[in-house]
Amino acid sequence: MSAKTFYITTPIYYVNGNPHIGHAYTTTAADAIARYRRLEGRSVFFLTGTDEHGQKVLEAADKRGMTPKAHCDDMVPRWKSMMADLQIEYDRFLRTTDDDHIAVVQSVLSRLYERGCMYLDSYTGWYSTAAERFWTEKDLIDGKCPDSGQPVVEITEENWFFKMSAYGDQLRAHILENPGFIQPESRRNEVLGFLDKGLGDLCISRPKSRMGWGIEIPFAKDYVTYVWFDALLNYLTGTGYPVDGADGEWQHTWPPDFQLLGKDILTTHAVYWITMLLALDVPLPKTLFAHGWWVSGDGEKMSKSLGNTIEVDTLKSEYGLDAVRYFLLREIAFGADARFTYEGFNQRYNDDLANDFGNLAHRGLSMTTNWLGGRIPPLGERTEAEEGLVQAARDAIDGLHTALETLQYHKGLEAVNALVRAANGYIEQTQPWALNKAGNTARLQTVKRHVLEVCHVAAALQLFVMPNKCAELLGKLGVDDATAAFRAVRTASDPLALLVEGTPITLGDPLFPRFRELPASIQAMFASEPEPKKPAKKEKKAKSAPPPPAEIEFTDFQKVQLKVGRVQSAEPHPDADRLLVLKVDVGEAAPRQIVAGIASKFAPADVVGRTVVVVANLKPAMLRGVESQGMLLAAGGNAVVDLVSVGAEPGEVVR
RNA sequence: CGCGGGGUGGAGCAGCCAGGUAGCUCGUCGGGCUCAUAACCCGAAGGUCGCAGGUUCAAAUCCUGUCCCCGCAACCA
Repeated sequence: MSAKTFYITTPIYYVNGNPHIGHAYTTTAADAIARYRRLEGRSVFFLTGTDEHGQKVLEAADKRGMTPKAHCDDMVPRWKSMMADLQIEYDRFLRTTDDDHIAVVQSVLSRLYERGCMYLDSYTGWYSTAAERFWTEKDLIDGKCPDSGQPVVEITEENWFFKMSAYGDQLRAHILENPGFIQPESRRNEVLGFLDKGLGDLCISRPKSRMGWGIEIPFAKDYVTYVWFDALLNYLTGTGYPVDGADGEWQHTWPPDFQLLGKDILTTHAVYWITMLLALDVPLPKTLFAHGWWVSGDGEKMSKSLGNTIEVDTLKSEYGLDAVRYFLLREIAFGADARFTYEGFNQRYNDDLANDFGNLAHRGLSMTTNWLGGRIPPLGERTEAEEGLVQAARDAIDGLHTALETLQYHKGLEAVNALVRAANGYIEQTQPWALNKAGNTARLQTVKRHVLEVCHVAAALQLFVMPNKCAELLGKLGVDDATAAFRAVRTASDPLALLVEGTPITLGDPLFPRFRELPASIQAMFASEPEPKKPAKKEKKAKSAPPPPAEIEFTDFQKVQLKVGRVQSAEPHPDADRLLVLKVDVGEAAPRQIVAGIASKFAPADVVGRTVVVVANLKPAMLRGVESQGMLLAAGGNAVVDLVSVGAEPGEVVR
């Protein structure tokens, strides 16, 4: 049978912001496996793209004073250039504003409508434009949107619903019968848990009157379709899925072998998307793989406001793209979260690439050049040492292959590195320098040949991650066709007998120059931070300072009325762990009731009697049901460190 | 009892589902080598596998309880 095209997808990326490390990571992972399958000779279809409809895109466009489409047209090149920078070789970059996609979405909507999967229902709820969703009464905090804190409005409107609930049992059965369907396993359990709570129907329409930026629903022209319903179908559009859904060419590609997702969009894919496919009666993807995130060195989530983002461009310009790709896939257990530090990056680079792989290549090439005339030497007779090395090579080839079956990049690369280590050990064991001195040329040739063969194998195997450096190394070994080299390595019964005797080799510079310390440009990123010691291993990751807030006028500051107060009493908030309810004497007739988020640091008894500084003219607010008539000044960013105390009497003005 | 993840030598992890001498990478210490990018190789030290019970011939692994940490959610006015 003719092999089905290997089909892998990334999520399509929402264009309300710029690309960041998370996008780079997912896309690189997809690219790597796509390259691996191509190297194997499989036909591959790798789909990525952008998700361009919906409220948030509309808002982002409004903010820039552009039409949504113009905004998207402006954003797309940024994503494409991010991918170009990472040497992502996708087969299609799909935009949800592409004509063929719109046609597919509309045809799917119509078909599901005709099949009776859609119904109209009236719905009343509290709508938050900021969060672009409805909330129930009890969701609301203080009468406002719990997500954004923005006001909500009560809206009654008719909307179209997809009968998602009808497919809950079928979905659950499929997940139970196919253990590998959702990976990693913890995510699978999460989805099963979600299904246990019962599956509702999915609202798939938005009235144009409220939000018009989307794909029009063919049977309800006053509506556009919900952005997720639109976006998920891109995976189908990408295959060339015809509007009538008829059998055809697209089925050579469909279903996806892997769909990569971030763990944040697990439900939309594992539930919405899969039930949509069930309703359409289209075969399901083989595997949904939810990967983890990079988090900063101190365990905090990456975000721009925290100033702890990973600067891919900087890493790339210092270490080279291949090293960045290698790190992304090697350092993290695919599926889990991992911490990122620049020190960690530097160490991984030095250990694996400079000291092990790069150094092995250099010492092999160097000795061959200096002692054997710079040509691939004959294989000669093998001893136990060479047989052991051959076995190590086979283990690496198999280990990589097996690991990649389940996208365990880190294990696969580790398997290759084990071979590199084995070869370094082999050199110690055979002592080619001694052979050279003793004039034992035959044995020396055999040893060097095997070292170079290992370099050949390691380079070929890692082409899918480090296409440039590995091709460069192969070139130094006199091998021009990298793809052919990979296939030879993959299929040879003897993977250490593939180089061509007599071929000239090139020494050149080391592949991965070692960094004794962090590059200056990276150190400079932390220059604002006092550095008590060298940026050695364990130092708490320094955060680059967040951008300073905009300057304010003195008159702005004058608006803030600060007063000295004394805490008269304090008790835990009845309904909140982290809040204390204080009575504070600020020299007024009655003490102020102030709710403060300091319970994580202070017990009520700790603060009674303390002098504090109070923002006296802050508008009162309800905090978890208790009114707060002011605010205490405290030191500390995310976590409270201490309260501000002064030696003055209550009621004294602070300025 | 909001949901979820986790506590294994100095650091980061594997092992747990299918109980049977605690493994890997880095770091540390000692040694070796000198071809190589002050790289490489060998060896050693270092762990009551959070704690307490239970099951078992045998528990990091299974069961119960408990403490702690981290995400998410929420409650930093």
